[in-house]
Amino acid sequence: MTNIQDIARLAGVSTATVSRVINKRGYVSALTKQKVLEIIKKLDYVPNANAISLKKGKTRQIGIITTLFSPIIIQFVRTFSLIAEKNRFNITLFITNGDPAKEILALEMLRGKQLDGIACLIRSNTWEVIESYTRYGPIVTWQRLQNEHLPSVFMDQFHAYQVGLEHLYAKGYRKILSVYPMSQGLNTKERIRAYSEFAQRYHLITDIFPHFEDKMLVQDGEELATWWLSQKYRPDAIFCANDEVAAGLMTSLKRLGFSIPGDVGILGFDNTEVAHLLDLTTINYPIDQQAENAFFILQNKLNNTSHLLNTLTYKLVERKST
Amino acid sequence: MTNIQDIARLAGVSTATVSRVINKRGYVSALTKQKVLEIIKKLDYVPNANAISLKKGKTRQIGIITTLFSPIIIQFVRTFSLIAEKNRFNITLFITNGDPAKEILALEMLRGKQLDGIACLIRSNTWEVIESYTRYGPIVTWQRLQNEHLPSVFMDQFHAYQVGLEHLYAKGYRKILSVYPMSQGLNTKERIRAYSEFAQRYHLITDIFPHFEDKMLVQDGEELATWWLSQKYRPDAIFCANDEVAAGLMTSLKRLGFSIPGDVGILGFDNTEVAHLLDLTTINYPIDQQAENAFFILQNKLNNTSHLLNTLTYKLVERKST
DNA sequence: GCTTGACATGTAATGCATTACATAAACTAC
DNA sequence: GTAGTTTATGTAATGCATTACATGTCAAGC
Repeated sequence: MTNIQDIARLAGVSTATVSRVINKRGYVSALTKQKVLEIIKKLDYVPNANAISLKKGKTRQIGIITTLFSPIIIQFVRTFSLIAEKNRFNITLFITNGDPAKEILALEMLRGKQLDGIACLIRSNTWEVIESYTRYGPIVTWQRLQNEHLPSVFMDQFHAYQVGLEHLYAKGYRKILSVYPMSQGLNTKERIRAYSEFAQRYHLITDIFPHFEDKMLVQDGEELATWWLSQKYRPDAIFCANDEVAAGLMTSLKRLGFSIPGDVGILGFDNTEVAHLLDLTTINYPIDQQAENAFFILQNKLNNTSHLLNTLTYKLVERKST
Repeated sequence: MTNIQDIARLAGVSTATVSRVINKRGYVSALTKQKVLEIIKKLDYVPNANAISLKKGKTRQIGIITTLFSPIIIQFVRTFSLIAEKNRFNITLFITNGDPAKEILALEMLRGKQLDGIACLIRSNTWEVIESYTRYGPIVTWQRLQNEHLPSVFMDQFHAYQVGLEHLYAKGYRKILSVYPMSQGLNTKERIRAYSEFAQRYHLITDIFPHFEDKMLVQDGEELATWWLSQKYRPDAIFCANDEVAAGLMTSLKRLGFSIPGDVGILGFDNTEVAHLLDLTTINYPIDQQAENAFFILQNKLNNTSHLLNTLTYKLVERKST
């Protein structure tokens, strides 16, 4: 392979000059520049990226620890990649699928200087373990409360859930079933808190319906429809963990001949594509802004800049299911 | 940062010995080994990945040029990542979204030795341009016919489409509408060929219905439902470009009160999750096997091995929509 | 005529790990 | 006791680009 030495020799200059030409830094005469570029072209030369990374101690490579599981997380990856590429960073993808060892492998690459930073969307190890890697490079997380050492683009869903519940109340629903996502997630905790606060405020009874957690898939929604059908005393509105659950529930009930929102109101969460498609009322989750913020946080730490973050707001998107 | 020299100095040995300990190669006495490992642990040392890559001329990094657009392509990425990680390769993701410049950037990284190989799932540049990069490292493609220099895991869909059509014929359908994906794709061409061969064989008239191409989304299926409804002379079966189109079509028609397959038979393609969910008859697309093959092809070229490829077969998956 | 600054280019150290080759001790075998 | 083998470790070149520092030319300004 041709290297910078070859170019320097053939152009009759030093490697420093070649480097100056390539990186457009410092003084180079027009004539020299032209000659160097000519030789570069003739020999089809490209600088070896590994040598540059070694010298600079930077790779312009950012890792994403994730799954490619739910639409919302895929959208995060998409937007994050887009903004990273715009800033000349590449993305290394770690689909860990809950394997702690794979996650460690990714974190070790930060230690081994193969990554400049990491966006950790899901995790299998404890936060303490992940936090311990922050001394090797910036790590930004999702789905976690703000923390001094481990920044996060997480957003408290307490208020968003209140907005949703208020909307249902305003529409006249009083027998509201709330369905929650991951049982151990912070989201679930905050949503439960919002619900009980809401129930208390309006003097609603909360324990008439079973407690549904870990509902995140279309299929979960379909099962929910079966449950709903089997009940004598039915909720008049269901606040679903996300749009996928809402979609499964909605299409199943419609298939059975029920009308939405006539027979039961359905409220989604996230505002993913399926909500648009099915005309589902939902809460917009500002995932693109979060993905951008995640990148900005890494970039700020990397360059010691302070690019302003997007302000995040949840917004009710009223469509036709409530 | 501590490097191998520091370890060597503190352990009172040469860097060669430290390297031997780390890589478990060559002879090292038990005592020396223990001492070196001790120092490594004490100083929290990890080898610099960039130095290794520079020396070896390999990065164990494979690029995927893709979108994260359709379920089938996401599944490819998922499976490919899985098998790559199992073989200690990392994935660099290039979401090019049809931008030729971004694609070139990825290909240039192969040239700059930052990638050991590339899986090109979609492309924006001509095949010639992509092929010209094969001299810098192995590239495997999707959606292309086999070619000497540019291997592909593409699979001729002519036969698969025949199987689908035969199935519809056997079920008694005679007025079959065929809906095609990307207008310029090879798939579309082969499917059209299969359809006209089929029509000729059974003496069916082919030009009663309009020619639908570029139909790939749920929304396309929904629009198809509107079209179907508006027709006096309707097809009795629709062979959709993929499961997403079929899903959109099917749910729309059911919503309008039609029964599937009572009023119209629907046949999907790909056998993605939505087909399972909606009980859609479809053709299984062996995407996981293709993803594995893509990796095996790269690996074989990289190591000069000849890992056997999966044999690929399409299979009709009969469910309840035909 | 001398100083100063802009322009141009080169020298050589640096980042870090790998490995071919060399050296040498210890052991085996006849 | 000598030749051959196994074990153990070191030396130094190698992969490649960057950059601080040094050197030198030329023109402008007083």
